[in-house]
Amino acid sequence: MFSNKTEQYKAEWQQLIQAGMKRKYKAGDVIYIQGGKEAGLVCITKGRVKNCIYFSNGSEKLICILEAPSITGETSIIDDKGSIVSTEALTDTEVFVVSTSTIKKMLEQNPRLMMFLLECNAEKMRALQFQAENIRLNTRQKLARLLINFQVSGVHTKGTETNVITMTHEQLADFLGTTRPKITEALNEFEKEGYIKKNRGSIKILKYDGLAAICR
DNA sequence: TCATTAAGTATGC
DNA sequence: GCATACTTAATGA
Repeated sequence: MFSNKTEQYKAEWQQLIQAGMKRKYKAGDVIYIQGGKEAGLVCITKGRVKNCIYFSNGSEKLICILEAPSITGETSIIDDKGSIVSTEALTDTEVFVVSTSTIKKMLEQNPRLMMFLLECNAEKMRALQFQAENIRLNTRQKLARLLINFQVSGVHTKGTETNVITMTHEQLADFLGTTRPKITEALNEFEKEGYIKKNRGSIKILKYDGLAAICR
């Protein structure tokens, strides 16, 4: 995912880190809040982060999960409006924040850096598109679809195994707009049918075609 | 071994 | 039938 991009755009990635201000966060810390304008470009160098929208009733919609190396906050750089999501550290996290004015000057001088930002943004657009397609499905189908396609649906983890998704039931519930017991129930069914293997905090996918049949 | 957090389950709206 | 709250289990300090 983004790790490929930072590989491809190695020089640009270094440039961003050098221009940024180092900050550290503990798991659960809020890095920036939805609507804020002062965030700048956040370059995640260590750890794992979630982007989400909070509702007044306390529930939340998870938009994506990002794992270092990755960037977030690029949308408000582009249009000068408030950030569209809140970003919160899921693990201990290290970031380099490049201020909006600095990143804008850098972008004017470096088309490759611009492309890097656009590519990251495009990837997130595709993830949102993928999530939008879920709207007509029930929880069981949404979950099956997410498990098969989690890499392109907003869960940008660089896990060594491509068939292991490291998310809790609660995170999956926030992602799909349902509640944790519903996810537990559906996952138990999937496991019983032999499609997945559950572990605390992660899920291993065993039969892709079985899951694919559910959401067809 | 204890504290923290994820997962499982029961109950009440 | 679903969400909340309570219980149990697992993990890491």
